[in-house]
Order: sequence, then C-alpha cells, then structure tokens
Amino acid sequence: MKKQTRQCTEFENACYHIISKVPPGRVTTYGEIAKALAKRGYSKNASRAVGGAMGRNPFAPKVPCHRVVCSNGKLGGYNGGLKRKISLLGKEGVLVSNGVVENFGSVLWKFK
DNA sequence: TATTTGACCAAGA
DNA sequence: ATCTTGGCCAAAT
Repeated sequence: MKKQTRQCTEFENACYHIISKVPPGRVTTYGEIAKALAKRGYSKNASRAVGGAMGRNPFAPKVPCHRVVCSNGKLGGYNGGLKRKISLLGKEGVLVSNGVVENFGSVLWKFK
C-alpha cells in the first residue's frame, strides 16, 4: 500500500473521540470540544485547531463532524458541503434554518 | 525551521 | 445588529 494519507495525530484523535460522545439530536461547538480537550491536557483555546482537525482529515463517516457547529449557533463548515451537514442534522432532529441552528441552546451538548 | 492558514471565540467600535 | 481586531492553537506548506 502506498500513499497512506497522513497519519492522524493525537490531537485529532482526541477530537474525534470527544465528538463521538455527542449523541444524535445534539450538537456541540468547537469551543466546547476545546474545553473538553483542556481536560485531556490540551489548551482550552484550541477551538481553531479543533476545526482544523475536522476540515483536514476525516470527512469520513467515521466521525460525526456534522454535529459540530460554531458557538454562535451557526453551522461553521463541512467537508461534504453544508447542505449535507444540514441534512444530517435535520435527520437527527436538529433543525437548521438560514444556516443557523434553531433552539441552539437546547440542542447544544456540553461536556460535563 | 519559519510562515501561513483555518470548519473559532470574545470583545470593541 | 454587523464589522473589525486581537488572540490562541495545532497542522500544513
């Protein structure tokens, strides 16, 4: 085999692990993930790096990155296209209107 | 090794 | 309410 796509770093791995903990019908934010990472020894302000980890590597179904949105309730981005993200979220029960998550405060999942 | 970038966030004007 | 600025972090080039 060749051309093995770049190995996942520990940081990315940690991000995916945390995202995996978000149940369907809920969404989380990059900031929350960063905070959760802070407990694991990373910086709590790594929100950017978190988003970066999502966007670079795994558009894969392996990780439900579609459950991650901005802290302001906006969608943020998605490798497969925001439409895809909206569709997936809507399927799980999270309504998105005009690029903004409705009832954001209610569906926002916080890591405890 | 240094610079740039990015799916951010909070605060200021 | 919208736009701009600064900060902060990790990966990519």
